[in-house]
Amino acid sequence: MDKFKVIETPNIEETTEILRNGLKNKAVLIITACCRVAYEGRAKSTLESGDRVIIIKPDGSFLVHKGEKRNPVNWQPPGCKVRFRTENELLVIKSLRSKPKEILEVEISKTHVIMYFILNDDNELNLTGSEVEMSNYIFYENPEIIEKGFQPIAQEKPISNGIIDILGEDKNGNLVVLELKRGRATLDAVSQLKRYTDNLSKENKELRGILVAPSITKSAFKLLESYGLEFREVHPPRKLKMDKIDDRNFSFN
Amino acid sequence: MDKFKVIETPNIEETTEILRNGLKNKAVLIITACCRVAYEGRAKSTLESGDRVIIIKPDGSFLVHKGEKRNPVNWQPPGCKVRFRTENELLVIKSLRSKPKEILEVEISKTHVIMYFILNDDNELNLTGSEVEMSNYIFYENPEIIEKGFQPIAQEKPISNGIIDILGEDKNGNLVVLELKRGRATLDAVSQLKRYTDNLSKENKELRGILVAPSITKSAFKLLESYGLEFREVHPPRKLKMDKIDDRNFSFN
DNA sequence: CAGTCAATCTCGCTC
DNA sequence: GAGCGAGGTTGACTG
Repeated sequence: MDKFKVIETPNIEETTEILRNGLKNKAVLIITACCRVAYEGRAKSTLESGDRVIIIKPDGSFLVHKGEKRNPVNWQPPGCKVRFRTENELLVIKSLRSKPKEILEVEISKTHVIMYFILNDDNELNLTGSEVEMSNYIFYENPEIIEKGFQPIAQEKPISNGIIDILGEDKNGNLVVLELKRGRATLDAVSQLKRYTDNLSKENKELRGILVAPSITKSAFKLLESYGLEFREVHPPRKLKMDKIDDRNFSFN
Repeated sequence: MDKFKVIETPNIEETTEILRNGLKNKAVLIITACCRVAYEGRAKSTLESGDRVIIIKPDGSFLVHKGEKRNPVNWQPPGCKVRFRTENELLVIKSLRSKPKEILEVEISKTHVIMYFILNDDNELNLTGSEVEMSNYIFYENPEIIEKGFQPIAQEKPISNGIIDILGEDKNGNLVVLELKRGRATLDAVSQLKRYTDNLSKENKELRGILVAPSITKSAFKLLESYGLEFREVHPPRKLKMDKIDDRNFSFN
């Protein structure tokens, strides 16, 4: 089995052969074609004829990309099943999802290029600057970045209303709820914090809520103040050292 | 200029030639290659060597896909600029974003296939079953699906706290705030509605808030009740007629 | 499974 | 450009 195979302007037999082999051998299939697309499931959509890029991954992910935007115009998430058939000179590819029941149908009138590609990829993304890193930093490394005397008690603490990012005590022994955001905090974040403090304030009279983020929108800050809640500016940490691309362990296949 | 061009196992000159021509002619570029990826911007990430599918769209969108998942492992949104250079036998492609300042760098050690493809696509997605359709249906066509005597006043009404989906009056002349969700309503939706009713209740003593959705989670419903708010089951309408999907063989193992 | 929430969310719209 | 909220959100994680 070749690592990849490409056919330009294939006929319908060549196309189905690549499709079959690609699916069987857990390859990524890439098709550039003129097609129509129909979707029905949680919502419903049609997309009339045009050139698009179609990608079918071995995990069942199915993408239909237009020539713009980051997101696919239609898609199916991992776990879906692929079926295809030919109808005269049309190739119809379906992707089926069971729960929720969803179907994506791509009707290809002209295939420009079809290829499969067997990926060899052992490495996973290493990302820093997320909210969970921010949370760990505050909880384990530097609680007093919140304020002098702040002592964390619990992280990701479930209450009936949701999950509190960090629960702690201030230097006076008052309960403090922290809601963290890795980016600029919005009205949503304020509502979220209010939901948690409302819940806990039934049993704790002296309760503080602090929204912890690198910045906050003006209206969110006003709402926060009107609720008697606080804001603390904290930036998500960057644990990854990456001043330059490191080319050790560089492997050629 | 050809509509598309494909080269298998290109050398570095052929690769850069395709890249240059593809970018110049507003084609979609598709590269299957062994590469390393580094990102820095709002967050920071590295991804060590492995086979991936790289897509560069003429609007500046940049995708790096692994062989799994619906979403790219690394990406750049529309509007970014592409730069590339060769370094010994390496091809380094960068995608630059100015605000926020972000950079994505892909270092290709082995290109399996590179192609460009000039898309001819005049059609846009036609989607039904969204929240805005639900809103229009309630506002213009059938307000009494909420309850007998409900009269809508405003749609997408901005207040200091956010934007109310639908504002109306019940048969007794009480102000009613509707918050719509096209899918199952969660705690977030309840908080959102509460935020709006809190705001308006300063001036209106008789104020009702109704969460309108096809369903609601148990805890969201409890929270809703504790706030004295209401739930009304409404499903998003489907305006699109689409008999085109053929769901023969819509079977799952 | 359902629920909850983050995301380099993206995307569209409004001010 | 900032802010706000929807999305066929997806994805990860927990009970």
